[in-house]
Amino acid sequence: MQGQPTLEGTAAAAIEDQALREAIELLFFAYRDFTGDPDAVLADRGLGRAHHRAIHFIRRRPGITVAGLLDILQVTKQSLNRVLRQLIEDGLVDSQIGKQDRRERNLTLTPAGEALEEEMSQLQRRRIRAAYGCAGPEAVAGFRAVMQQIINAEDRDRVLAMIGSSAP
Amino acid sequence: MQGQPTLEGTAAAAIEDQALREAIELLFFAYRDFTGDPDAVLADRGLGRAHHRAIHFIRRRPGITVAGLLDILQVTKQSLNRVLRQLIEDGLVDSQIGKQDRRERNLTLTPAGEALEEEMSQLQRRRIRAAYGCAGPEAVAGFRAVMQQIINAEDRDRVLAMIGSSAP
DNA sequence: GAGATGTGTCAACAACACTGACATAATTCG
DNA sequence: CGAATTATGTCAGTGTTGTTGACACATCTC
Repeated sequence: MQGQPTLEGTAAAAIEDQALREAIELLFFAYRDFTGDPDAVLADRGLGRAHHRAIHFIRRRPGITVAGLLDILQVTKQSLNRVLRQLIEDGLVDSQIGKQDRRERNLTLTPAGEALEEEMSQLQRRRIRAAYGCAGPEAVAGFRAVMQQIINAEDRDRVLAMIGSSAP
Repeated sequence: MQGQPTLEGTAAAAIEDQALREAIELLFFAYRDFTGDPDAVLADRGLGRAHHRAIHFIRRRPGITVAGLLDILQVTKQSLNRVLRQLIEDGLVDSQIGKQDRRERNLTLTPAGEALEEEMSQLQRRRIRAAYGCAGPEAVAGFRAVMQQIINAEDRDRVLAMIGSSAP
């Protein structure tokens, strides 16, 4: 379980380095192929990955505010606003004035938006399902544990909270 | 290891769906934070992520040809060429005419390029090392298994071959 | 010598990010 | 109430990174 601390010299360090660089490449290739899935669907509608990201998180957090989405996506409001405007114009996203705080905008998907989200995420879910099924439940647990640790500590809790429930 | 095929109805499907969407978000957040690390280093030099990717793979496959790099990065040669030109001008990458086939260009990092690669990848390796250490060896094995399965089947062998050795 | 291949380059364009500045409406607070 | 703050939207300009299409050049292969 725990490695012997007898080898801490150059040889062990080189082996560890190789393993760490392997992880870097796994992340690169997995993300490259994973994000490649929905591109065809998006291109047909003149949308890009930025739209997909917005649609995904609006679906997962219906009623999320613009500020909340900004916090997740970590882009500027000008950049997000361009995307949202297009999605609203295309009838995929609905923007409602907040009931408690009328300055806020609560974002939800329209039926058309949900249909598009379903179509796109289906490809990604299929990929994950196949990978999960092939690797087995124990591997999935390990995958989740490592991925969670890769995420910034200050964001980890928020991410996990969002993942585990649909309540705000 | 293998799931019982007794539950294939809506409830089980919904649970599975939730788990798969969780994986989608783990990939999004992990990649977002993982790629955020080197950005500060890059910005100081007027370089971007495209330069980082090129530098990374040239480091891992010294002597790689332009075509080989195109195959990995899956961008157009015009796009890659802009990046390579800049890296060569900045004295970070060396381009040598091939010895067997003089049409090819063998790319390597200069000492300055290696230093920059080291500086950037150190941040990413530190992140992975912490995650690996925190999650434990079994989790790491599971992480690797799932990540490999997420990668496109036709690329998987090539990726694994590259990962395991530095020989062409 | 003819054709295929590997590389480099020019031009035009699009997606998506950025900064900075400003406007508007609504909330909060003194 | 009035002032400051907050949430959102928008305009203008810019930069990185990707695309397509066309062409040039050197080199290899047949």
